[in-house]
Amino acid sequence: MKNPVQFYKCLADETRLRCLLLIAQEEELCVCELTQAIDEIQPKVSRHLAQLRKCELLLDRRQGQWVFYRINPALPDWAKAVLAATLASNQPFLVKNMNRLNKMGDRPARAQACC
Amino acid sequence: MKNPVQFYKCLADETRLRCLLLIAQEEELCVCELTQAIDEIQPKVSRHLAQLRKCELLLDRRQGQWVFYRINPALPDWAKAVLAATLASNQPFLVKNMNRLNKMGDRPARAQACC
DNA sequence: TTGAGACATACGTTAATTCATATATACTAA
DNA sequence: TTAGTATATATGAATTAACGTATGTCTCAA
Repeated sequence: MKNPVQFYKCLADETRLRCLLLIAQEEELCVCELTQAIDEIQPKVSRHLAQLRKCELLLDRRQGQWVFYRINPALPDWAKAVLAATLASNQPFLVKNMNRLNKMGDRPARAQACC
Repeated sequence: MKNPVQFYKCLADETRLRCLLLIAQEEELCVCELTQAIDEIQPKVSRHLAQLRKCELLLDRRQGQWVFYRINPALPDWAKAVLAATLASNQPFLVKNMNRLNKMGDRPARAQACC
Protein backbone atom coordinates (compact mmCIF):
# COMPACT_ATOMS: atom_id res chain seq x y z
CA MET A 1 0.00 0.00 0.00
CA LYS A 2 1.41 3.30 -1.11
CA ASN A 3 -0.04 5.73 1.39
CA PRO A 4 -3.09 6.21 3.63
CA VAL A 5 -4.96 8.11 0.92
CA GLN A 6 -4.75 5.20 -1.47
CA PHE A 7 -5.83 2.87 1.30
CA TYR A 8 -8.92 4.92 2.03
CA LYS A 9 -9.78 5.28 -1.65
CA CYS A 10 -10.02 1.50 -1.65
CA LEU A 11 -12.54 1.58 1.20
CA ALA A 12 -14.53 4.44 -0.30
CA ASP A 13 -16.75 2.40 -2.56
CA GLU A 14 -19.70 0.37 -1.44
CA THR A 15 -18.89 -2.74 -3.45
CA ARG A 16 -15.26 -2.76 -2.34
CA LEU A 17 -16.01 -2.09 1.31
CA ARG A 18 -18.60 -4.86 1.46
CA CYS A 19 -16.19 -7.29 -0.19
CA LEU A 20 -13.39 -6.37 2.17
CA LEU A 21 -15.49 -6.67 5.30
CA LEU A 22 -17.08 -9.92 4.23
CA ILE A 23 -13.69 -11.37 3.48
CA ALA A 24 -12.34 -10.08 6.79
CA GLN A 25 -15.21 -11.81 8.54
CA GLU A 26 -15.05 -15.11 6.64
CA GLU A 27 -11.26 -15.37 6.27
CA GLU A 28 -11.58 -16.31 2.64
CA LEU A 29 -14.25 -16.02 -0.04
CA CYS A 30 -14.37 -16.78 -3.74
CA VAL A 31 -15.73 -14.49 -6.40
CA CYS A 32 -18.99 -16.34 -6.87
CA GLU A 33 -19.69 -16.21 -3.14
CA LEU A 34 -19.06 -12.47 -3.06
CA THR A 35 -21.16 -11.99 -6.17
CA GLN A 36 -24.05 -13.76 -4.44
CA ALA A 37 -23.58 -12.08 -1.09
CA ILE A 38 -23.58 -8.55 -2.37
CA ASP A 39 -25.99 -9.19 -5.25
CA GLU A 40 -23.99 -7.59 -8.03
CA ILE A 41 -22.93 -8.85 -11.42
CA GLN A 42 -19.71 -10.82 -11.64
CA PRO A 43 -17.61 -8.45 -13.77
CA LYS A 44 -18.33 -5.63 -11.36
CA VAL A 45 -17.21 -7.64 -8.35
CA SER A 46 -14.22 -8.96 -10.21
CA ARG A 47 -13.12 -5.52 -11.30
CA HIS A 48 -13.23 -4.19 -7.73
CA LEU A 49 -11.40 -7.21 -6.39
CA ALA A 50 -8.71 -6.64 -9.00
CA GLN A 51 -8.27 -3.12 -7.72
CA LEU A 52 -7.98 -4.30 -4.11
CA ARG A 53 -5.44 -6.87 -5.22
CA LYS A 54 -3.46 -4.26 -7.15
CA CYS A 55 -3.35 -2.03 -4.08
CA GLU A 56 -2.24 -5.03 -2.04
CA LEU A 57 -5.18 -5.11 0.34
CA LEU A 58 -6.11 -8.59 -0.87
CA LEU A 59 -4.28 -11.71 -1.97
CA ASP A 60 -5.79 -14.31 -4.21
CA ARG A 61 -5.30 -18.01 -4.62
CA ARG A 62 -6.70 -20.23 -7.30
CA GLN A 63 -8.19 -23.55 -6.28
CA GLY A 64 -9.59 -25.49 -9.19
CA GLN A 65 -12.11 -23.35 -10.96
CA TRP A 66 -12.39 -20.92 -8.08
CA VAL A 67 -10.32 -17.98 -6.98
CA PHE A 68 -10.31 -17.26 -3.27
CA TYR A 69 -9.51 -13.86 -1.88
CA ARG A 70 -8.19 -13.08 1.58
CA ILE A 71 -6.88 -10.04 3.43
CA ASN A 72 -3.19 -9.52 2.74
CA PRO A 73 -1.45 -10.48 5.99
CA ALA A 74 1.39 -8.11 5.07
CA LEU A 75 -0.88 -5.09 5.51
CA PRO A 76 0.46 -2.63 8.08
CA ASP A 77 -0.98 -3.20 11.53
CA TRP A 78 -2.86 0.09 11.61
CA ALA A 79 -4.65 -0.82 8.38
CA LYS A 80 -5.60 -4.22 9.75
CA ALA A 81 -6.84 -2.48 12.89
CA VAL A 82 -8.96 -0.12 10.80
CA LEU A 83 -10.58 -3.03 9.00
CA ALA A 84 -11.15 -4.91 12.24
CA ALA A 85 -12.73 -1.91 13.96
CA THR A 86 -14.94 -1.23 10.98
CA LEU A 87 -16.08 -4.82 10.83
CA ALA A 88 -16.73 -5.10 14.55
CA SER A 89 -18.92 -2.01 14.69
CA ASN A 90 -20.78 -2.26 11.42
CA GLN A 91 -22.50 -5.61 11.45
CA PRO A 92 -25.85 -4.03 10.46
CA PHE A 93 -24.16 -2.82 7.28
CA LEU A 94 -23.50 -6.47 6.39
CA VAL A 95 -26.53 -8.41 7.63
CA LYS A 96 -28.22 -8.75 4.26
CA ASN A 97 -24.96 -9.85 2.65
CA MET A 98 -24.29 -12.39 5.38
CA ASN A 99 -27.81 -13.74 5.02
CA ARG A 100 -27.45 -14.15 1.31
CA LEU A 101 -24.12 -15.84 1.78
CA ASN A 102 -25.43 -18.24 4.39
CA LYS A 103 -28.45 -19.17 2.30
CA MET A 104 -26.27 -19.87 -0.70
CA GLY A 105 -26.23 -23.52 -1.75
CA ASP A 106 -23.28 -25.32 -3.29
CA ARG A 107 -20.57 -23.22 -1.77
CA PRO A 108 -17.19 -24.47 -2.92
CA ALA A 109 -15.18 -26.27 -0.26
CA ARG A 110 -11.89 -24.78 0.85
CA ALA A 111 -8.89 -27.02 0.46
CA GLN A 112 -5.87 -26.61 2.66
CA ALA A 113 -3.03 -24.71 1.08
CA CYS A 114 -0.90 -27.81 1.16
CA CYS A 115 -1.47 -31.59 1.41
CA MET B 1 -22.40 10.06 9.63
CA LYS B 2 -24.65 8.03 7.38
CA ASN B 3 -22.67 4.86 6.87
CA PRO B 4 -19.10 3.59 6.72
CA VAL B 5 -18.88 4.17 2.97
CA GLN B 6 -19.60 7.85 3.38
CA PHE B 7 -17.08 8.02 6.20
CA TYR B 8 -14.36 6.52 4.04
CA LYS B 9 -15.22 8.72 1.08
CA CYS B 10 -14.37 11.60 3.38
CA LEU B 11 -10.94 10.15 4.10
CA ALA B 12 -10.27 9.28 0.47
CA ASP B 13 -8.90 12.62 -0.63
CA GLU B 14 -5.45 13.90 0.15
CA THR B 15 -6.52 17.40 1.17
CA ARG B 16 -9.28 16.12 3.42
CA LEU B 17 -7.18 13.41 5.04
CA ARG B 18 -4.37 15.83 5.81
CA CYS B 19 -6.80 18.33 7.31
CA LEU B 20 -8.47 15.68 9.43
CA LEU B 21 -5.23 14.26 10.76
CA LEU B 22 -3.72 17.66 11.47
CA ILE B 23 -6.85 18.67 13.35
CA ALA B 24 -6.87 15.37 15.23
CA GLN B 25 -3.29 16.04 16.24
CA GLU B 26 -3.69 19.71 17.17
CA GLU B 27 -7.18 19.53 18.68
CA GLU B 28 -8.29 22.60 16.79
CA LEU B 29 -7.08 24.52 13.73
CA CYS B 30 -8.41 27.44 11.78
CA VAL B 31 -8.69 27.60 8.00
CA CYS B 32 -5.67 29.82 7.51
CA GLU B 33 -3.48 27.48 9.56
CA LEU B 34 -4.63 24.52 7.51
CA THR B 35 -4.14 26.45 4.29
CA GLN B 36 -0.55 27.16 5.33
CA ALA B 37 0.15 23.70 6.65
CA ILE B 38 -0.95 21.83 3.57
CA ASP B 39 0.10 24.53 1.11
CA GLU B 40 -3.09 24.76 -0.89
CA ILE B 41 -5.25 27.70 -1.84
CA GLN B 42 -7.91 28.81 0.61
CA PRO B 43 -11.07 28.01 -1.40
CA LYS B 44 -9.87 24.47 -1.91
CA VAL B 45 -9.27 23.93 1.80
CA SER B 46 -12.54 25.61 2.67
CA ARG B 47 -14.50 23.48 0.26
CA HIS B 48 -13.12 20.26 1.69
CA LEU B 49 -13.71 21.42 5.26
CA ALA B 50 -17.30 22.21 4.34
CA GLN B 51 -17.71 18.67 3.12
CA LEU B 52 -16.28 17.22 6.33
CA ARG B 53 -18.61 19.47 8.32
CA LYS B 54 -21.60 18.40 6.26
CA CYS B 55 -20.76 14.74 6.87
CA GLU B 56 -20.41 15.53 10.57
CA LEU B 57 -16.78 14.57 10.90
CA LEU B 58 -15.88 18.10 11.93
CA LEU B 59 -17.48 20.85 13.97
CA ASP B 60 -16.66 24.49 13.51
CA ARG B 61 -16.66 27.48 15.80
CA ARG B 62 -16.18 31.08 14.86
CA GLN B 63 -13.89 33.17 17.01
CA GLY B 64 -13.56 36.71 15.75
CA GLN B 65 -12.41 36.62 12.17
CA TRP B 66 -11.33 33.01 12.38
CA VAL B 67 -13.21 29.76 12.12
CA PHE B 68 -11.74 26.86 14.08
CA TYR B 69 -12.42 23.27 13.17
CA ARG B 70 -12.29 20.29 15.51
CA ILE B 71 -13.16 16.59 15.31
CA ASN B 72 -16.82 16.04 16.10
CA PRO B 73 -16.85 14.41 19.57
CA ALA B 74 -20.15 12.75 18.65
CA LEU B 75 -18.44 10.57 16.05
CA PRO B 76 -18.95 6.86 16.69
CA ASP B 77 -16.12 5.32 18.70
CA TRP B 78 -14.96 3.11 15.86
CA ALA B 79 -14.56 6.13 13.60
CA LYS B 80 -12.57 7.98 16.24
CA ALA B 81 -10.44 4.87 16.64
CA VAL B 82 -9.83 4.76 12.91
CA LEU B 83 -8.65 8.36 12.90
CA ALA B 84 -6.47 7.81 15.97
CA ALA B 85 -4.84 4.71 14.51
CA THR B 86 -4.22 6.45 11.20
CA LEU B 87 -2.68 9.44 12.90
CA ALA B 88 -0.49 7.40 15.22
CA SER B 89 1.01 5.33 12.43
CA ASN B 90 1.33 7.90 9.68
CA GLN B 91 3.45 10.67 11.11
CA PRO B 92 5.74 10.65 8.06
CA PHE B 93 2.73 11.50 5.93
CA LEU B 94 2.33 14.70 7.96
CA VAL B 95 5.88 15.88 8.72
CA LYS B 96 6.00 18.54 6.04
CA ASN B 97 2.62 19.86 7.08
CA MET B 98 3.57 19.95 10.73
CA ASN B 99 6.79 21.76 9.89
CA ARG B 100 4.97 24.36 7.88
CA LEU B 101 2.46 24.82 10.66
CA ASN B 102 5.12 25.18 13.33
CA LYS B 103 7.10 27.68 11.29
CA MET B 104 4.01 29.78 10.70
CA GLY B 105 4.11 33.19 12.36
CA ASP B 106 1.10 35.07 13.70
CA ARG B 107 -1.01 32.08 14.52
CA PRO B 108 -4.31 33.19 16.00
CA ALA B 109 -4.68 32.55 19.72
CA ARG B 110 -7.37 30.17 20.86
CA ALA B 111 -9.84 31.61 23.29
CA GLN B 112 -11.66 29.36 25.69
CA ALA B 113 -15.18 28.47 24.64
CA CYS B 114 -16.55 30.21 27.67
CA CYS B 115 -15.33 32.86 30.17
C1' DT C 1 -11.88 -31.98 -27.88
C1' DT C 2 -15.94 -30.00 -26.67
C1' DG C 3 -19.03 -27.68 -23.51
C1' DA C 4 -19.88 -25.42 -19.30
C1' DG C 5 -18.81 -22.81 -15.21
C1' DA C 6 -15.77 -19.43 -12.87
C1' DC C 7 -13.20 -15.56 -13.34
C1' DA C 8 -10.70 -11.55 -15.67
C1' DT C 9 -10.28 -7.85 -18.70
C1' DA C 10 -11.13 -4.49 -22.68
C1' DC C 11 -13.98 -0.91 -24.44
C1' DG C 12 -16.86 2.96 -24.82
C1' DT C 13 -20.12 5.57 -22.05
C1' DT C 14 -21.96 7.88 -18.06
C1' DA C 15 -21.64 9.75 -13.64
C1' DA C 16 -19.22 11.70 -9.83
C1' DT C 17 -15.44 14.40 -8.01
C1' DT C 18 -12.25 17.87 -8.02
C1' DC C 19 -10.52 22.02 -9.53
C1' DA C 20 -9.36 27.22 -10.31
C1' DT C 21 -11.34 31.46 -10.65
C1' DA C 22 -14.45 34.84 -9.32
C1' DT C 23 -17.23 36.69 -6.00
C1' DA C 24 -19.93 37.05 -1.70
C1' DT C 25 -20.20 37.33 3.41
C1' DA C 26 -18.46 38.20 8.13
C1' DC C 27 -15.73 40.48 11.19
C1' DT C 28 -12.14 44.03 12.81
C1' DA C 29 -10.00 48.24 13.07
C1' DA C 30 -9.36 52.73 11.60
C1' DT D 1 -18.00 54.25 6.60
C1' DT D 2 -14.20 52.16 4.56
C1' DA D 3 -10.40 49.03 3.99
C1' DG D 4 -8.46 44.75 4.99
C1' DT D 5 -8.32 40.00 6.50
C1' DA D 6 -10.59 35.50 6.98
C1' DT D 7 -13.75 32.42 5.23
C1' DA D 8 -17.52 30.54 2.22
C1' DT D 9 -19.78 29.48 -1.94
C1' DA D 10 -21.08 29.55 -7.01
C1' DT D 11 -19.82 28.28 -11.64
C1' DG D 12 -18.21 25.89 -15.47
C1' DA D 13 -14.29 23.13 -16.97
C1' DA D 14 -11.39 19.19 -16.36
C1' DT D 15 -10.26 14.98 -14.36
C1' DT D 16 -11.27 10.58 -12.38
C1' DA D 17 -14.02 6.72 -11.23
C1' DA D 18 -17.60 3.52 -12.08
C1' DC D 19 -20.50 1.23 -15.10
C1' DG D 20 -22.66 -2.50 -18.48
C1' DT D 21 -21.72 -5.30 -22.17
C1' DA D 22 -18.95 -8.22 -24.71
C1' DT D 23 -15.41 -11.32 -24.84
C1' DG D 24 -11.19 -13.84 -23.42
C1' DT D 25 -8.80 -17.31 -20.39
C1' DC D 26 -8.64 -21.15 -17.33
C1' DT D 27 -10.28 -25.45 -15.40
C1' DC D 28 -12.93 -29.50 -15.17
C1' DA D 29 -15.64 -33.25 -16.85
C1' DA D 30 -17.63 -35.77 -20.36
